[in-house]
Amino acid sequence: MVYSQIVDTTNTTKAPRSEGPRERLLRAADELTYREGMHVGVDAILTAADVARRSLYQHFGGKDGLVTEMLAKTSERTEQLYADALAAGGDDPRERLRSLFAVLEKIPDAPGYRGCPFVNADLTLADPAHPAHDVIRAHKRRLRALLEGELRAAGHPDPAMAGVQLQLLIDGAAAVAASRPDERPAAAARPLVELVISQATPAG
Amino acid sequence: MVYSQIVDTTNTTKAPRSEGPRERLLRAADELTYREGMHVGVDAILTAADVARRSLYQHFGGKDGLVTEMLAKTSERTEQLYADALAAGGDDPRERLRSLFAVLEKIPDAPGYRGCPFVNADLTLADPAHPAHDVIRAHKRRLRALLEGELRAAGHPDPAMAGVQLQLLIDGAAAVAASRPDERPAAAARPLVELVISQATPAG
DNA sequence: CTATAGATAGACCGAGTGGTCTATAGTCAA
DNA sequence: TTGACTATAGACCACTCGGTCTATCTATAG
Repeated sequence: MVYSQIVDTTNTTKAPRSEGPRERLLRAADELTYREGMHVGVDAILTAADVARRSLYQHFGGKDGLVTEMLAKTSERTEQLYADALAAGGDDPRERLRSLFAVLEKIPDAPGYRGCPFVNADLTLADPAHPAHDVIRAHKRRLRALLEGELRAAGHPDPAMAGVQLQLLIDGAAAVAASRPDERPAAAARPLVELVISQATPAG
Repeated sequence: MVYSQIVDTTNTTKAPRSEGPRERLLRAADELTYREGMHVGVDAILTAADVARRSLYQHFGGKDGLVTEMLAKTSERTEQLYADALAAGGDDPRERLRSLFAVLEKIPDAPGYRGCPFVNADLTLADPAHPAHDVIRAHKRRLRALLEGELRAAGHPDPAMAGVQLQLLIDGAAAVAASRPDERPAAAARPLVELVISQATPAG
């Protein structure tokens, strides 16, 4: 039984025809899978992308290929965002991390926020052999390595564990923010993040 | 496309016939929805429960009713587990919390661990009006209230925020443990948990 | 011009979905 | 025994899903 109408084809913003079918499909898959979940139908994606059914299978081989490649693209964009945020913090690794988390803190406040798209996809895709799982795991590992690198540069005594701690705070805050945003988990996470960062005493 | 065979009706353990159909359905739904995800078919649940189709609709009105009631039961069991773990810690609220987290830490090590069943269900059930969402949110709020109560009793300066912090560490560790257990997030979370607890200075 | 490749439109398919229905068997109280 | 209730077995239905297929259109290269 469906309790609410999820797909509203009326208000669906069609991708500009200037892009090719491939780009339009990736964009539509990104929007729809995040908003409605990974179980949106192929038809809904095709309608939103304003693309012929055949083009999807020509370019991506199927729905799984499309969402996997879409997640890979999202991964690239996300990591670029992180790199930029770190760079904005200057040279001190602790300041770079603070700059990163200042950016991360704002993300859940965006309208339509539904949690980390990678965690959501990972938990939603029931089949453990779905190729997207590898993409997701690789992305999370790169993010952890990024954090670990900064912590090591900052002189943290246990950068590997601290990297997991920061990762865990990010994913935990995202999960809580998605279902109970009124608890303001990002604000609650801040002091813990600061603690982990400040444990990295420079040249200690 | 299915990359791996998920449902293995051969090895499915049938519930003992001593219980009534209602209990068998709840038990089968619990096992299957956690192992295979919330999208297991009604047929698979019926087969595992060894129950007639009609009994499901007689007792629960449909699949949604079944999984909602199953989550409510799981919520009860979980909260009882937490209450027992707290009680095992004695009278000092900080020791009670340490006792609780000692129990929580071991959970991801269990074979077949797939993350928090409530978070998973929350993310998997695409329809935001599904009745299970209310059950899940209520469960998480009770858990947070439980943590907050202990923190308040321990004299924590900001028990509300600290409660969110502990909740966030739990959910974050569960999410990471589900997809990258080798990172041992529970162990990484421990020092942060201890920090939050130790901030509650008795009668400070 | 034609030839080729890419895109569109949409019918179509098999499989699987949740849910309804009829018929039958067992169980326990009056 | 009868009657009411519950459970079982399984056919059946409308619908949705991802995916394939044919036919047509369009744009660009030669």
